[in-house]
Amino acid sequence: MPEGPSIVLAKEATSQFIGKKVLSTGGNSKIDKERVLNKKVTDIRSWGKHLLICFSGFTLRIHFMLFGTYLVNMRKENEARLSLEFVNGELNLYACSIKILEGSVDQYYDWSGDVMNDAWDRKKALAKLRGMPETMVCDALLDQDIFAGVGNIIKNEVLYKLYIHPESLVGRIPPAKLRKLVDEARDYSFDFLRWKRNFELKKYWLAHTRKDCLRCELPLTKKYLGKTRRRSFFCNNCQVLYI
DNA sequence: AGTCATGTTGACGA
DNA sequence: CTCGTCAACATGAC
Repeated sequence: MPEGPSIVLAKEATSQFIGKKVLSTGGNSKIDKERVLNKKVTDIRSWGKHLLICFSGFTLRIHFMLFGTYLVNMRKENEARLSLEFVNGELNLYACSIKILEGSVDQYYDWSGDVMNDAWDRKKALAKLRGMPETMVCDALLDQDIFAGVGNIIKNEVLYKLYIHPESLVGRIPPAKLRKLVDEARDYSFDFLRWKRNFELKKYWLAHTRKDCLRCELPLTKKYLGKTRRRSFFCNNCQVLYI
């Protein structure tokens, strides 16, 4: 569920509720549900891994974390975190973190930092990377202040595709390579979106959860790396360690 | 059946 | 104050 492209799909799946009024609410969320009652959804947007259900004057920020899911016009057995009923259907959100953002949503987000957004700015991302030369690239890719929307799968795939060892230091990666990294983080995210839309994402994984390198056929290494201690799959033979 | 994971926050101590 | 570590949350896949 959680990486940026999946949130774009969630945005698409829920767009039918834009302009519709909330007729009733339910669920075990601790937010003030009265707040949205009889209010009209003005927009549904996304930023990185956040799904944003906008109302006049405030926004519901949905973060699905690791296990969160949503259903449109369907329900699960267990109680939803938040249910919103509209005249044309219902939206059920499960196991997610929900927060109300007061005021204009624009004041909370820099849209140019979201790899899926039209406003994505590669130059800003590059500038941020240049300001953290000692950071491991596996951590930098997961930094939502630089690559909002990039998650662990995208991280592993991008590094594998570009032959970059995950423990490489950002400041040691040649400039041309670093530019490619920034662009691939976005490009791969759109590949991810297309594949996920067709329910064939896993088919295209080159490194993530795989046993052997498709290039040299040696076994891939699986290790928990960086400050983030996230699972990394990489080829010790093909991926260059810039250090 | 037990383990693990596409994620993040907050508490706590050094 | 900042850093590292750990627990917490919660569910489906294998």
